[in-house]
Amino acid sequence: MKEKKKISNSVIKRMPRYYRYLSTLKQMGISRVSSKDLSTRMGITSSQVRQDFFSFGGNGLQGYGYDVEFLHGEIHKILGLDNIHPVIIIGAGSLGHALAKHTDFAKSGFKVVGVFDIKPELIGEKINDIEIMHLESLPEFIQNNPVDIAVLTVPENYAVEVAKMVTGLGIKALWNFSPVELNTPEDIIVENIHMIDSLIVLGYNLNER
Amino acid sequence: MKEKKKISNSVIKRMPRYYRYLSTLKQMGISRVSSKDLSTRMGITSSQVRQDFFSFGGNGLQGYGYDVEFLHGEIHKILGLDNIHPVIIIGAGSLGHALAKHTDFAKSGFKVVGVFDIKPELIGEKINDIEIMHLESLPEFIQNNPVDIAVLTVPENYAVEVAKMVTGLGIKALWNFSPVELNTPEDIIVENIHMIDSLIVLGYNLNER
DNA sequence: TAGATTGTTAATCGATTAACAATC
DNA sequence: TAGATTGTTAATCGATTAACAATC
Repeated sequence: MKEKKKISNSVIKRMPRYYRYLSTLKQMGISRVSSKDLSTRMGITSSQVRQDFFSFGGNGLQGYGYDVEFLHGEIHKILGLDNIHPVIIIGAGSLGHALAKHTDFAKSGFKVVGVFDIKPELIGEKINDIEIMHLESLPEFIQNNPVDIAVLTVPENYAVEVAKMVTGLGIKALWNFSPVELNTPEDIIVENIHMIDSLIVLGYNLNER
Repeated sequence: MKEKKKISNSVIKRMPRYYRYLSTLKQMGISRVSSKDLSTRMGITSSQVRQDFFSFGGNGLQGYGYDVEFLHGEIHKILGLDNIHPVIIIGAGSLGHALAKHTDFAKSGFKVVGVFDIKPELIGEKINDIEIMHLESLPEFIQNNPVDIAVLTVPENYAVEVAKMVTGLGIKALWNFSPVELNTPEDIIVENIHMIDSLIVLGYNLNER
């Protein structure tokens, strides 16, 4: 993958949004779109749209715009949405349950293959055909099943410890829902969903209004 | 609130993280901290920490560092964490349930006062003493109860419509969990938790590794 | 005092926006 | 053709980092 020119992180972070909107257009049977159009719907400038697409060769046509189908396909490729990533969820509380039930992730290639917890009363329960297993059986599970991503929906005071455990077992990517900094080694990829942070910023903006 | 000098958005977004870490330090009985210290734990530069604190008067002491208690208090004030924000949740699916059950939000001043859905079988059910009400009763509810923030955990195809409805009822802030752009009027404050976007970026980084 | 560490300015870097020639 | 809209460079803006005098 290294030979590709690097797309900047800020652009990558906008990609899923572009992708979502292009999916809608595709569904509506719309075949072309201008940077102007995209920009107003997404609340950014058309300059930025063009700059973004230019960074990976969006193949626009002067006087015409961009081909929805092509652009959609390009972003699909860039984001690697064809890849299937086996995912485990650690922590089968209500949030863990909600994520396990959420079938939409599978549409983007993220397939939940296991749910783990330590509470005896949860073990054996099934969520969407996936059995909740004891965290102790995780090492064995990983030996028999490839796992790309661990979702951390454990209580905050366990998060660091569990992160250490799963990265120790070879998992390279964490999707962390606990409101803590994981401080993982460099080669571990982490994405945080710090819900409370987002809510606090919302509250701040509301206060400042 | 306008007389205060504006703190940049990027700084504000880092605030909850600072705050969390300072809370930990406080709990551990640590009374001072240097920008160096904070920076290594948070994976940023010490220059940035100083710059950030300088922007709101962190009151550091040369040769000493920052007073944990003071800094904690300042950020608490800036973020307005003393304010109580009444919150309603719209959409009592598994995610709505999970958020309603999550008592930690209350610790930061966000108090869930109502949960709404349209599914008959859910109406009347209680989550943490909060009864699920029919969405039709929302207008009446809002007349009798102040509501600052609406959490949108409705299915994606309802999100825009529901957003329109609640902002029409006077709610000024939306915490949106649906993977759509809401395109709300200027004066409506929106924070998105686009989970799938985050997961896709995680997948991208994993592919690029 | 000497060492540590901030406050604060300046330099750098990167991202966004503007502009317009190219061209469909 | 004339109008639209991109590709692409340049300008601007803002955020991050570096530097170091001030000072505890």
